[in-house]
Amino acid sequence: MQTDKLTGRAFDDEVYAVVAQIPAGKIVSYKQIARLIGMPDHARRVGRAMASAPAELPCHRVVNSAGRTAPGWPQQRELLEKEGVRFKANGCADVVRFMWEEIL
DNA sequence: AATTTGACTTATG
DNA sequence: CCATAAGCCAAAT
Repeated sequence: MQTDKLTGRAFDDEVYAVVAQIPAGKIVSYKQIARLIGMPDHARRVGRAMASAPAELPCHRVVNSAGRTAPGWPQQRELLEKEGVRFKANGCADVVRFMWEEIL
């Protein structure tokens, strides 16, 4: 293994793999994904990956640390609610109950 | 190549 | 809830 350089396409590819495995009715933060792929400090990179992610990905299950939906995409909330995710009055998902925790 | 920008996070007010 | 600040890193300009 020459390097762990998950840079460029490799990083995004890992991100897509993780997002594809998020169980329905659950949410996960960018930082959490970054952590799962071994790069906890690249939360931003994850977001950028999503911005360019294929529509097949359940990217609607990816929210920020506060359970907030992505900017410019308010419909994300509707999609999550349809999967059983409850939202708080402040417009944030109830991360206390729906944040994904299958981290090994 | 340097600067700006961004689907981030945490903390503070 | 929104604004600002500082930390963080890579892609876009």
